[in-house]
Amino acid sequence: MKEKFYLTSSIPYVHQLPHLGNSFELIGTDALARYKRLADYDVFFLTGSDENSLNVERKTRELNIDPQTYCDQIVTGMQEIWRALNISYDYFIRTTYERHIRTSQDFFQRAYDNGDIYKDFYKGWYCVSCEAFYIEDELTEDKKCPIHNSEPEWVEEENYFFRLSKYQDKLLQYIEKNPDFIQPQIRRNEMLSFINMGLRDFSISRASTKWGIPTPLDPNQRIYVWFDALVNYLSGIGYIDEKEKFERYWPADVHIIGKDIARFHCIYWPAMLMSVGLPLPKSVFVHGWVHLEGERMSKSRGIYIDPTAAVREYGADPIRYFLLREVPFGSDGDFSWQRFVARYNADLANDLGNLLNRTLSLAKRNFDGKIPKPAEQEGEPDTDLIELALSLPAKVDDCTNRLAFNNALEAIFELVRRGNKYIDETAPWQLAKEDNAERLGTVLYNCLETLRFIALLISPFMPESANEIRRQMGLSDDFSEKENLDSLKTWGGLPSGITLGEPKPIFPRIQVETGEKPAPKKETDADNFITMDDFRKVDLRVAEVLSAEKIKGADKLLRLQVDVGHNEERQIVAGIAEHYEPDDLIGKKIVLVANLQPAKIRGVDSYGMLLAAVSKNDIVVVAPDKDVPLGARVR
RNA sequence: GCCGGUGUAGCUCAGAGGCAAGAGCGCACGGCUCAUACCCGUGUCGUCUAGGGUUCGAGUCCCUACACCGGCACCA
Repeated sequence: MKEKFYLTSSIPYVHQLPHLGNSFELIGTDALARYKRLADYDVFFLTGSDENSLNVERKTRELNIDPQTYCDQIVTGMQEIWRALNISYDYFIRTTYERHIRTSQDFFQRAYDNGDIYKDFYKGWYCVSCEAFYIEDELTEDKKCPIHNSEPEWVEEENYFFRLSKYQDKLLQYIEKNPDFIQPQIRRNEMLSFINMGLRDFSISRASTKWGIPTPLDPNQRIYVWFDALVNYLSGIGYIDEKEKFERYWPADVHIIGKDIARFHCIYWPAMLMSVGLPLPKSVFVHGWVHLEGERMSKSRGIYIDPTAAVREYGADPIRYFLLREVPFGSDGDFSWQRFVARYNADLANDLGNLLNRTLSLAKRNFDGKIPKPAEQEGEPDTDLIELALSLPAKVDDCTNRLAFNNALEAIFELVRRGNKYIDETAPWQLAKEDNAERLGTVLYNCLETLRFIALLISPFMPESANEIRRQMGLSDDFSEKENLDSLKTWGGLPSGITLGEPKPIFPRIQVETGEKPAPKKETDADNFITMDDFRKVDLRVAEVLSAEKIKGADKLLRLQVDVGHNEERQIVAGIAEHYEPDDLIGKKIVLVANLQPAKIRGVDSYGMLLAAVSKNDIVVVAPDKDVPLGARVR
């Protein structure tokens, strides 16, 4: 029976759709999951959504929509993003699923039965954004949340508390005895010092909300969102309703999380598990942030990359490759479009793409479009290449198991470069001229076999490209089942005689004009901000329509004569003919952009434009609310 | 303020005491022409942040300083 491997990403809040920074976690987790499948593990990759937050209740009350409907929408969007990025999770757990609710309640009950949950009267400051309580001392001078600088709320209610303090020593011992439990080291140190400062019991229920999971002891109390969120790692593998599956997969081999939630996963969660008597996850891996051009990604500030847009522009694999190759998974990294293009062109287009392309074109031309049969290997170029290829899987295995994806990819691309060098050394085009078919066959076979190695090894990181390489080589693209890492133990696994596919550049070079930004067009808020000065540049004036007529040969255009006051008349062209009859406009007061650069539209001069509200299927001319003198400034 | 990390070629980074300091990108020159103006080769550039110390020998260990980053605390 296969060895199991259970890995999880965190489950993002449903507050907003993930940006590319958030996606880093799923991309890394996915790479590990795919690698483990390739290594013939029985993998279970869990992700999901965290929905029981107080914020959901607030937000949906404001928007006047049903919380569940709201969550459904966000979750759908989230799953679309994961699909675009090719995230191969095995199950998506939502914390509003019944199985999760029951699991959380069961968990709560067990902890209670073990004496680790007690009721106490709670008075304190609560920050909704943090979902956390603060003691007086922790607030800022003017009584604001130290993180969000927002007004916390005074909450006074009876809550259930979890005896975290009881586990302080046990936790400390555990982390000390298991040096790899928290990775990387820096996070481990942080957690240790946090524990050493002393752990306090924490409140795990709320009385003030109707959204969320009722505690089993008192239905008026809802389980604190963090307490139930962590339980997803159990409910997602059937703790309550698929015992066998749960037994098989628990404990998790690794929880992959962001550094902002390290404390919950490295301290609270292990203590909770100790309380109910379940084994602890084997490790928690804390990854860093991906910044954008040096700035922290933030949707609210408009500094982010929309994963879907990025994928649409460049494909999922180049994005995945860049992040995994450029950013050590445990550290913070930076996404820069300039460096993205540099990496893409150098590694993917020039090295890998071109290696495939030139190999195929040589092979196709010379061997009737089929994979040639190799003869004896000859001399250094051959043995050198083969040795490197055969040594690669172990290196990749080591790096990937340590989640050092950047090093794994670096090693793989050494082979890519070696492949290109091999072609130059052996000069197959010369061999063709010399009619040395035997040697030529061997050389090209070696190139193709190298590509088979590469395709298999990059498949966890760039699944689509791996498939495409194999398709072009005439191999089945569905190889993960039949062909795994074992097929890289010896040279020559590639069968001869297969008809090669059509060579086509898999990574077309990205041409960047000087000064042009390669970033995909995005509609961020930041892009929409203009300064007051920007706005003042626009000269808006009230004008009156004197005459209007359709422009011949144009469905949408009207020619208008307008009176802009101060004895000035102008001709403008407006694209509203589909929604207004010319006669209806005459005498109407409108708002005119008076200093717009003149233009010739359908041969008609236009000296300004009128303002109109544009919706999906209507255009409505903007008019002053009351009568004003012509030429009045609008601002 | 406390704890931790980082500081190596123009850029991104590898180098956990020992042959004359490396890779990729960039740049220059040369080669090739199968290929996505690509590939291959050669070369270019470093007071390894600064100062002190340990050692036969230090990017590599210790101390101090500076800069940047992170965690925690505190002040506002």
